[in-house]
Amino acid sequence: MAKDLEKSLKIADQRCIEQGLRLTPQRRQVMGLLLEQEGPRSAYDLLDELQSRHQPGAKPPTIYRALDFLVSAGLAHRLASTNRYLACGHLACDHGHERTLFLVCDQCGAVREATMDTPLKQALNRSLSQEGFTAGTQPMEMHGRCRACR
Amino acid sequence: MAKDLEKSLKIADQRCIEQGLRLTPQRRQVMGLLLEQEGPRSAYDLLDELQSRHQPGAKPPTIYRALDFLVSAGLAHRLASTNRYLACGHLACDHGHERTLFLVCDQCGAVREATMDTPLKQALNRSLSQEGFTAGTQPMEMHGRCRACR
DNA sequence: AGTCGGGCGTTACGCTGTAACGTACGCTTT
DNA sequence: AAAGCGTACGTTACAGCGTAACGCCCGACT
Ligand SMILES: [Zn+2]
Ligand SMILES: [Zn+2]
Ligand SMILES: [Zn+2]
Ligand SMILES: [Zn+2]
Repeated sequence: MAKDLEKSLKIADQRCIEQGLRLTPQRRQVMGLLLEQEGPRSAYDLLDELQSRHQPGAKPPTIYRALDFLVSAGLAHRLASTNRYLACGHLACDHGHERTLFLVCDQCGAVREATMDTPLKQALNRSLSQEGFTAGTQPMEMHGRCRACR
Repeated sequence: MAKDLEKSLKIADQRCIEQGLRLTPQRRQVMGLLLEQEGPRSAYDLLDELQSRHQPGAKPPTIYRALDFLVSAGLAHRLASTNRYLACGHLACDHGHERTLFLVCDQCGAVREATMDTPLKQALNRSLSQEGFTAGTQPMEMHGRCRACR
């Protein structure tokens, strides 16, 4: 598992280089914390972790800056409906996030980062263009029960 | 316009009666405030309105209780991604909200309460059942640019 | 009369996020 | 080398969002 962590961090390094961004030690620490988590975490949870593990004096802006960076770099995501953060579930496979759908289980908290298939994308695009609405980059979120919790 | 407000409030009364719920004067005042707004509002904005117009001594729990009631009664909605509330855009037409999609313009803030058409619902249902995910009642939200803002 | 539950007032608090300032450091330009 | 510049980061203070918990009132039911 620690092996996977290292590998994921290496990929994160690479992604930043490709985009001309700097994965500083602090940002890398936070990315590491996100990768260790089983589910999405609040910024303040992560701040506690960061304080106890790496930076005792860290304050809210510290964690928010790191998280904002990771999200904008595409390495992590923010769940707007629950104010939680999580590492991207598709770090290795290089597809984009134009039409990502987060399936959030309200019972166990698990999040599945699903990719819309072509028919779904087409149906959605048709509906949106009918409404004259241009979708942004912010992924959609759907709440419900996951397979394990039904 | 005040005529529309009265009419909408009458419908709200009726909806509550049908469901065995009580639209108390306080709740009705908040529903009125929501109906007057042009776009979604924060709970604290509405609290300010309520204080200046009806209840000078109102405190946060007052507005949150009213909003929670209105949302659970299906008369209003909460946008989870922006922490905003708005009156249901389909008070008059009696369709349910099983597959509602909120289109939120990030530029002007307008929200369109769209109803998914059959092909979209089908494509979505198929994707969800493939994932073994059972959707809850919380509507989806998509961010982007509305027709006017493109 | 007594009981019970819903609606509401009130206090206090916790969680989420940011503005605004200053400092340090690396890079470029002169 | 000196000056200027931009990015990252430390720090303080604050704004915005939401709720737990308690108690009171009042109407309905027995
Ligand atoms: Zn992702
Ligand atoms: Zn689950
Ligand atoms: Zn509605
Ligand atoms: Zn717009």
